Amino acid sequence: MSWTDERVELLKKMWAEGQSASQIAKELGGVTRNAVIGKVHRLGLSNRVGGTPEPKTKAAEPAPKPEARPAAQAKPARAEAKAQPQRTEPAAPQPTPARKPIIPAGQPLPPQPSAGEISPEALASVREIEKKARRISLMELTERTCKWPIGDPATEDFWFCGLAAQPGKPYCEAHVGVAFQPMSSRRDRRR
DNA sequence: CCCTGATTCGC
DNA sequence: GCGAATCAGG
Repeated sequence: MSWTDERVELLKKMWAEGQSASQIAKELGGVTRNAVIGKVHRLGLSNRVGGTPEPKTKAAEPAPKPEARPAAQAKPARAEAKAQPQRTEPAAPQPTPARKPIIPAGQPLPPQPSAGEISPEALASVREIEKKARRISLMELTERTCKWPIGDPATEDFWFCGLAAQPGKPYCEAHVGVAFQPMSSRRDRRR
């Protein structure tokens, strides 16, 4: 496939939205993430808004390439610093230094089990699992990490399970078990 | 191991 | 210009 106008448009759009190269590639189809990254660079929109928060590495370019372009002084200026797109933030009263562009967000997360609704066995197993959870952060979630939330989102005691998720499922095996319980299992154990 | 973007370089 | 291979990092 080639970089038609439309495809480049979508690329720009998604890249601006903060989508990863692989996601963009998947969306476009017919290209790999490498192709996307390559194109992004060629388009000169490599650095995403905000400057270079990442210390990155290799700041120096020891590559001694004294290639003196004799004929015609090409355009040395390329990726000029044009980092001021600045999205018009409606208002950010809250001192939110760390902004989250957009979260891939897959399936909606189920509500945390409000104790008493699920079987004691399941509850017990979840607690067990939570002790083994990788405690990954939001950014570390991928399509194959368990997205089971643990803790209170409003506090620091919040993280995601992060264990290997079942292919096609948003959670690890254990959490899939407690997340998708047939209603038959919530048999009223009233007494 | 999964993933990320960055760079290089033959085509 | 393109993008696979490779690199460097998380």
